[in-house]
Amino acid sequence: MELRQLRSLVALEESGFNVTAAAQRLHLVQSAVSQHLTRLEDELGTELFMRQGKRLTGLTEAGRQVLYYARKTLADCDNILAIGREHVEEATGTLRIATTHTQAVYVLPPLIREFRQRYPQVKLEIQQGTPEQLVEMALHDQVDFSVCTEAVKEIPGITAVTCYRWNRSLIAPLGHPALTAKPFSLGEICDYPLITYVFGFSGASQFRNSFARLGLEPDVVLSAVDTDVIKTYVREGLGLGLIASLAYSDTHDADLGRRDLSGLFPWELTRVVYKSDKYLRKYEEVFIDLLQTRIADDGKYVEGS
Amino acid sequence: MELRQLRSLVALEESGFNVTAAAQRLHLVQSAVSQHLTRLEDELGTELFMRQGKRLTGLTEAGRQVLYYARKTLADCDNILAIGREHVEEATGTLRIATTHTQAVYVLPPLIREFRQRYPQVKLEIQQGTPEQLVEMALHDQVDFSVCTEAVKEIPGITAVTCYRWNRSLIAPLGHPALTAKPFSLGEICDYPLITYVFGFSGASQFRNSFARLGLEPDVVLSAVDTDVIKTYVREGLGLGLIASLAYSDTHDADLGRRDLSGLFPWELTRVVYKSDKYLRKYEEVFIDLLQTRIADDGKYVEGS
DNA sequence: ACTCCTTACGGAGCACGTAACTATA
DNA sequence: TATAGTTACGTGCTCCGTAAGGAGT
Repeated sequence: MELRQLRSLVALEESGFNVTAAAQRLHLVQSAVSQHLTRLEDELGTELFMRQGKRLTGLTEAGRQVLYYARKTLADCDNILAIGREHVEEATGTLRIATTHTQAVYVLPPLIREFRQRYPQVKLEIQQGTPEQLVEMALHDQVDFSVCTEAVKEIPGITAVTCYRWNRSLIAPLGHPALTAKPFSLGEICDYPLITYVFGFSGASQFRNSFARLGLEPDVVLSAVDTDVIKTYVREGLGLGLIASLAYSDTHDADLGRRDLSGLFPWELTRVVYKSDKYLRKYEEVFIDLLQTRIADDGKYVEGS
Repeated sequence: MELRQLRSLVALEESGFNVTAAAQRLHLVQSAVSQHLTRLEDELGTELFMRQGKRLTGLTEAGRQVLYYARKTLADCDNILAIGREHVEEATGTLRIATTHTQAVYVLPPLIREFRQRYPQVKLEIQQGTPEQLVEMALHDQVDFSVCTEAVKEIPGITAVTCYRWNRSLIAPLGHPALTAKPFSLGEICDYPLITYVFGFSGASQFRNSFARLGLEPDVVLSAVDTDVIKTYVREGLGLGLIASLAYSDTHDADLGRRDLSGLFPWELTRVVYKSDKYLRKYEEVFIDLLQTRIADDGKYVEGS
């Protein structure tokens, strides 16, 4: 059995069982990939693919099982190559992160500044996606790790390390009564039209639960995936904004008042997730360490020790 | 990077860094293995081996890391081949089990009889070892799984499934007062010289703890790894035997009396352990299922449903 | 007619074995 | 001197690419 054959198998599946496309992905000609696949089938002695005539249409049960282990095998080979790179030049490479818009814009910048000072030779790639996509990207080796705000279920094969916690703030145009009214509780919030994150983003499910537990139903007139959209419509006067505190900027959002609501909602946890069997390069560990040590409860950057 | 190179790396380590021996293990000549290793080093761009002149003496840090992932890679390749075999001929192959003497002699026979009826084409290999060795054998792919009586610590990468529980009995020559005396407790047991398992075997640590918790110190005059040795010396009149109940045979041990002690000691758990990422063939699952369903609390075989 | 996969064939490269050389104990 | 590892070199295999042949849509 050869690694090439496994690579062709994986590429085939990722190309929708189009051998030609798989070959292109691998920078080979079709016939080469075709040979890999038939050789693999021959060697295992069993059909891996469903066929309609000559066309491949999907995997058999055996094929699915083999694919699973083929992915694992190739991932470990990648890990070995990463070890090589790590020991050749510890401080060069590419760091690929996936996260949500809000994290990318409001949390990562100072961390990345510090990281780049320490590792000027490491290139950075920041992908964005929904919380579900973030986990998928980490699982499929499209990124080195993902920074997830939504609580990640325990997924086998995925390691999740908690980095920092955060809570919510209310934002409104300056002078809005909700900014100063006392007492203030979830009940009062429901008196106003609200703008917050769409379901699935930034702990929106915990958010809903907080109200539901008290039998309240918030009047969310608009929801968005990223904080900038929320702010925009708060400025328009469409309603109160409920955002992650860390997404409020003293300088850029001076025209908006902010009221901390940490007492009203449970704390949310931001986690870094990556495949459990992934080899972590030094600079990857350093970046995760920054995520764990540099973010205060209010989302502010804390100078390094 | 090629699988051959990884195989050579693993073989080298398992041969005590003797390239010649590694080559023999792989049915290759030295020079081939030598090339694999240098190629691997070249490709990774870093030294994997400690050297004294030309001789290899050990691994560098990078080498250790690479070895770890090389083992994983090769294990997954083996899994792929196993999937092939499974789908070619579901009912043929080899089942390699490791366990202790007592399990092999007193528990497995009826299971193996039933298993062989169902899978007459599957060859069986039973290895023996100390509880520590059993886990090692499963980890190093020397066996498909191990049947462990000693409580297995949670080891990452190892899956342990509980199969059955067992407890202890006292054995003594017929007519011995300890067989019938009432009341009977750990205290009374300490009045007699005892013969039982050596530390590390068959829950010996729990055994010690049971006494220690009451401030008692049993007078163990002889300890052995397997039950047959214990029985032999009980027959000699050297002392009372404390054995796993499942190791007492009504037919062969009719000259010895038995007294159940389940009330005096905690129940021990017998577990099957195997590498978490191991692909389980159908007949392997069947065997584990037999272990889980066919053994009663007294160690007797329960007819299939 | 077009796309897609397989099979046949040829060349280039490489992996393994033999063997000579070098270094360690 | 015996043992162990590296390097050099030749052979045979195999892997990839070109190209022709079926098979499906």
